[in-house]
Amino acid sequence: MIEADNSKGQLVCIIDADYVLSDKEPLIRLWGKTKSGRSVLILDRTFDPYFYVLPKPSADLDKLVEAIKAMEIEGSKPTRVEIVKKNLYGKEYDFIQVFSNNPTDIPKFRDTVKHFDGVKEEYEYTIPFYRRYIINKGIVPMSWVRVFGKEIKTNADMDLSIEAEKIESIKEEEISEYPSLHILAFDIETSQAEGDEIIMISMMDTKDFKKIITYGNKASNVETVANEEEMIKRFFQLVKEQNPDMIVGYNTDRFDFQKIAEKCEKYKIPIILGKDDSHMIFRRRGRVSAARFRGRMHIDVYDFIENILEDSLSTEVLSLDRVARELLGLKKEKLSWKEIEELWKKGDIKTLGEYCLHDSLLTLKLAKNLLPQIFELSRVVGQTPFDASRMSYSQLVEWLLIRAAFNSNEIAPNRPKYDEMMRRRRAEPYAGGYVIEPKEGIHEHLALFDFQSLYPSITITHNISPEMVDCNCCEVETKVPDYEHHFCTEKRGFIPIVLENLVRRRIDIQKKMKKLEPKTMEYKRFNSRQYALKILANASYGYYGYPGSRWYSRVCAKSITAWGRYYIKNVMELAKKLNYEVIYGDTDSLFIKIKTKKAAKEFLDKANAMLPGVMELDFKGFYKSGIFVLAKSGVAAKKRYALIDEEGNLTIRGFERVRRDWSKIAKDTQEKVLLAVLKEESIQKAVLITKRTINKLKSGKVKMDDLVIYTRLTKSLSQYEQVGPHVAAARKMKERGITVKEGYIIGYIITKGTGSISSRAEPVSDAKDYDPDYYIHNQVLPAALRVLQGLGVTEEKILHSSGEQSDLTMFKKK
DNA sequence: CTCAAACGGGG
DNA sequence: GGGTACGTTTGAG
Repeated sequence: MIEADNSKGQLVCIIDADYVLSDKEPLIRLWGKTKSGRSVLILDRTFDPYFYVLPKPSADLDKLVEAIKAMEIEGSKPTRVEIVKKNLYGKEYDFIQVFSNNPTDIPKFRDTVKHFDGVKEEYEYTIPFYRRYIINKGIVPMSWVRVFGKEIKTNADMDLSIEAEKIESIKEEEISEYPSLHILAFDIETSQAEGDEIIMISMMDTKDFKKIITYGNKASNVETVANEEEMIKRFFQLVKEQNPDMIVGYNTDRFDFQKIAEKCEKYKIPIILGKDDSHMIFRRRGRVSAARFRGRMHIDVYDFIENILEDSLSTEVLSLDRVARELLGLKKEKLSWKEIEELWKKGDIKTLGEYCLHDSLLTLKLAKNLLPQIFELSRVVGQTPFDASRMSYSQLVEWLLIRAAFNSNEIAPNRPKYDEMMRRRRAEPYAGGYVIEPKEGIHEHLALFDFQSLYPSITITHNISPEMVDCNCCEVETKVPDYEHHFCTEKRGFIPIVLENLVRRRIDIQKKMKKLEPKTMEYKRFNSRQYALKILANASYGYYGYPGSRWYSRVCAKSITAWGRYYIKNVMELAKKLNYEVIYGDTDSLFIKIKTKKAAKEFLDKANAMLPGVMELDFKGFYKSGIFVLAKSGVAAKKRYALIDEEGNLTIRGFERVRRDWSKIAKDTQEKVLLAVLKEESIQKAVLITKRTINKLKSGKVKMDDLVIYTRLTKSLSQYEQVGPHVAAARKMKERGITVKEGYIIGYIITKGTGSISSRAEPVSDAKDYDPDYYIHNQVLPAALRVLQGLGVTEEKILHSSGEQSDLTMFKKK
C-alpha cells in the first residue's frame, strides 16, 4: 500500500532532521513517523545555504555585490547574491545575502568576504544547515507536517521515503499528540581490572524485548558470546533487528558510547546504529560530545537532567539510582565499582546480568517519564529533541530567539568572538536580586509569597530589550530605579514581544488545563508544555548576562535586577506598614510572619493593587516553621534552607554533594547524617553521628581505606604549576620508582606532621599514620555541616555541645 | 586575596 | 555550517 497519495499528502510527525551531500548538493532529510506508526523519510533538495553581509554605510553596494559574485574559492562560487532589507536590532539596513549550493562553502566564503572593501560585518554564517532549513520552512520538530511528493527508494531502513515537492506545517492546535515511538534503552558494564574492558551489555525496549549479552561465563539469563568484540557486534546486530526509533541511555554521551567507540577503533569495526549505513559521529558541543547516528535518535537522559531538570529535582546528586528514586519511586540497588569487578571475577554472571538489565529498565522508565517534557521543550524552541535535550538554558533561549528573529525579519546578532567573551567574563559583577538576610533561629508561622515569573514580567512590563535602551523617540516617563537609563515606551522591543508570546501561550494552556482531568494524557502534555514555556521565559534574564549570548546586554540585565529590587522592596515595605515581620526575602520571594489565611489574602490583594502590568505576587502557602542560612562562600552567597510545611513535610535544599575527591569517611558521614535527618527525623542523632566519627578519628582507630582521597592527574607531573596533594603524592611515588602518568588516579592519605597539606600527602601504599585534625576539619565537618548548617547546627555546636539539641528536634516529619 | 585545578554522570 | 564547558569548590601561594 502506498500511503503517499499526492492529492491528500502524507501526515508525518517530524522527529529528527539532518542533511547529507549527494552529488555535491545538500539533501535535507526529515525523519518522521505517521499516526499509524510507519517510519517516513522526507527528502528535500530545494533549499540552499546562505549567509549575510552588512556593507559599510560608505560602500558602493553594486560594486561589492559584483566582487562577491566574482569570488571563487577551491572551485566554488556563490550561486546567487542578492540585496535584501533586514533589521538588525530593530533598524533596517541593506544586507547582501550570499547563497551557495554547498553548506561547507559558507565558512570559506565568509572568511574571504570579510576582507573585502566596504564590508562591515557578516551574519548568520554559523547556523547549522538543517537548523536553518527547519527554521526557514517553519517546521517544528515533534509537530506534524503534510508532505506532498513522490515515493522513492533509499538505503535507509524506513517504511516509506518521499522526495518532497511541498511540505505544509500543521497548526499546533490541530494535532498535538505524538506518534507512538519504539524506544530501546541500553546499559554497559565495564571492568578496569582487565584492561578496561566492556564486560556486559543489556537492552530493554518498549516492545518487551530484553537481552543481556556477555562473554566468558554462562548463565541462564544471559547470551554468552566468544569475546568483547563479538559482544559489541552482537549489540549492533540486535539494534538493527529491533529497529527502534530511539535509543536512550544514562550518561551514554560521556561514557557508554565513548567506551564503545574506543573498542570499535581497537577492533576496527564500524559503529553502525542508525537507519542508514552511516557511522556514528561524535558531534562536539562544548563540554560533551554528543553521540549521533542518523535516523535513530539517541537521547542521553542524563544530559537533559543535568542541563534542565536538576533545578526542579530535590536530589542534588544526579546518579541513576537517586534520580529514579525521586522521579519513579524505584530503587536501584547500587553496586560499587569494586563489587562489579568482584562479581565478574567470581563469574557470577547471573547477578551481574540482573544488575545490568535493571539499569536498562530504570533508564527506559525514566525516558518514558521525561521524553514528553523533552518533546515539549523541543516544540517550544523549535529544535530537534536530539539537540534540545542537550542544550543549556541559554542555548534554548538562543535558538528560540533565532527562530523568532527569522520570523520577524530580524538578523541574529553574532556570537561574541573569543576576546569579547573573555572581556564579558571579566566584567564587574553587577547588583543582583535583593536579599534580606534571615535572623538566626527558628521562625514560626511563615507565609511564603513570590512573584510570578518576576524577571520575565519586568522585561515585558518595562520593555527591556537591547534596541530599546535610551531611545530618542519618546518622552522619558520612567527611568530604571537608581540607574541612568530608560527604555522606549513607543515601540515594542524584540525580546519583550517573544516573552509576551510565551507568557500568553502559557496562560492559555493553564486555562485549558483547568477543564481537564489531571490524569489524562492531554493534561500531562499541557503541563509539560506550560513548564517548557515557563523555564524559557525565566531563562531569558540569564541570557542577557550570559557571556556567550548573541543578545548580550548588561544594561538590560542590570535594569531587570534593578526593577526586581524595586518591586520586592515595595512589597516588603507594604508588609512593614501593615505591621508584619519580614523574616527572609530573596530576589523574588519573601517569607512574612502571618498567622491566618484571611490576613495573607488581604496582604496579597494590597500588594497586587500596587503592581503594574503583568506583574503579580502569588501566595504559595504557610510553613509551620523554617530556618534559613546564607552560607557565604567566596563572592556568591549560596542559599540554603530547611522548611517544614503544615503537613509536617520537611524540605531541605543546598546541602548535599561531596565529590569523589573526598575520603570515604566524609562521604559515609554525610550520607548517615542526611538519613538521620530525613528518615529518622532527628537532628540530634545526626549531630551525634558526626561527633562519634570525630571521636573515632581522634582515637586513631579509623581504617586507612576510609581515609584515602582519590584525585586524577590531568596532566604530566612536570606541567603542574600548583602542587596539590595528589601531585605531591604522585611525585613521591615517582621518586620511589612507581610509574605515574597523566590520567592516573592517585590515592593518598594526609599524614601527621608539619607543613602544607600537600607536603603531608602520602601515597596509600606508604602512609603509616593519618592526621586526625585534617580529616576532622577538612573532610568530616564540612561534609556533615553541608547538611546540618541549614538546620541551624554550627561547627561549635558539634564540637562542644553535650549533645542536647532539643530546640531542633521539632524538625520532624509527621 | 588571586589563581590553578578538579569535580560531575558512568563502571 | 567555525559551539572548543560550566559553575562551583578546594588548596597553594
